[in-house]
Amino acid sequence: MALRHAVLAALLDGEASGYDLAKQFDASVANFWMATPQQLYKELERMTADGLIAARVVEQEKRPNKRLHSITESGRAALRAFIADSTKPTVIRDEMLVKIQGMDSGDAPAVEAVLVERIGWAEAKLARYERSRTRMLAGRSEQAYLSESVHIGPYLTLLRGIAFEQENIRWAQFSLDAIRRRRTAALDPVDRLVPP
Amino acid sequence: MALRHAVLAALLDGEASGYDLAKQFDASVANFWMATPQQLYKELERMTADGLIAARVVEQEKRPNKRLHSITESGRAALRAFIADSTKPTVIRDEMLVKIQGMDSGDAPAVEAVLVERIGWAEAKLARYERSRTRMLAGRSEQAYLSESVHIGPYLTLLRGIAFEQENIRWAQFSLDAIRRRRTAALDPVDRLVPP
DNA sequence: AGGCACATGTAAAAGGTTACATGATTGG
DNA sequence: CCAATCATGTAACCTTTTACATGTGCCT
Repeated sequence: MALRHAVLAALLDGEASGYDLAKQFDASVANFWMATPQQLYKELERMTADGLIAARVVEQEKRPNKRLHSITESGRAALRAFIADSTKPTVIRDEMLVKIQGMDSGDAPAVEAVLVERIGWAEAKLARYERSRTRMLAGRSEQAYLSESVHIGPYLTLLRGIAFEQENIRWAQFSLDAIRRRRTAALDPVDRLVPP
Repeated sequence: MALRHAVLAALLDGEASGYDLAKQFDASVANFWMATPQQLYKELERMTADGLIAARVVEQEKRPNKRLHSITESGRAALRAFIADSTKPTVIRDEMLVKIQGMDSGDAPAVEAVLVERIGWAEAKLARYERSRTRMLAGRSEQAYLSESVHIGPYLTLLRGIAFEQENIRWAQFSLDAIRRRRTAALDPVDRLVPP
């Protein structure tokens, strides 16, 4: 039941609709907790029932009405309790690595395509994160930001996301090179013991 | 339904019991796919029913009997199909980062403890991975291993795990320092505009 | 005309966690 | 003597994914 704590942390920034949160928790944006809109709408209802958040309806004319949620004092207390409580280990589930683990020489072309795709995704995510970082720093140095700003949490988690995607790219490039070298080596007449 | 493909990849190494696999998929060992023993026993049954793996019972005297599972030709085909199929994005769920994101100055001591704990886990995991790497290389250079050995998948995924834990340590140490500096700065009389 | 952004949901199915259950052997 | 390792499962519960459902406004 940690999705609710991720939502509470997100609401520290201010009011948000389910739709707003869905964007933040989207797989292509979130770097440490993801959730689908369906999960969020249901969880927001439960959290409202439990008094952790409060909702107000904003009527809009050219758009559907929306419910804006904000954290309550009880919600803040729940978040503090969560932070002090024991932490579960990180869950990583990466289909791509299952493919790498299980690949055979015959799978080389498919695996190369998977790695190229991964590099593309990681680069796109990294670019987004870097833009976000620039916006947060707003001209200040990292040193200055870390000592001056009130909440450094979002900046620190962003740094973790940036490091993760950089490592992704570095590793995928290395693996791609290794696999390609084997493919060309296997075909290269120079490597044959007995020339044809 | 990707657990089954992770199991198939694991069985490329040779026969394994549910218990053997449970050790490999344990949270403290696995670096890209985890599963509890309960999940595995159930999935192994289904996979046997689907003909992806075959089981044989080994009777033991001083231990409970065990069922050793091996991949079938149909299982190999399923794994190849999985590798060629589209890949789902990586799922990361890290409670610790939720805590970092949602922390307030009052949570500093708890957050520091969480970071210290994480560094300890990451170091333990890293040590295990490094030992595993040494064993795999068996004296050869990485270059030599990558061009000579038949299956490089497990080595490449291991490298990803090593990089992940190294990044974990580096980032956690950085964050810990940042948080501690703020704490001491807040208490340090030198920083006061008006000395007491 | 077609697609994306906004905005909210329901329902069924699949997947994952936690608690319970058993019992011998080995090592410190 | 206590803890860990070996070895397998059942059952209840909770979480997550996927498919379905609706409708307006804006931009190209």
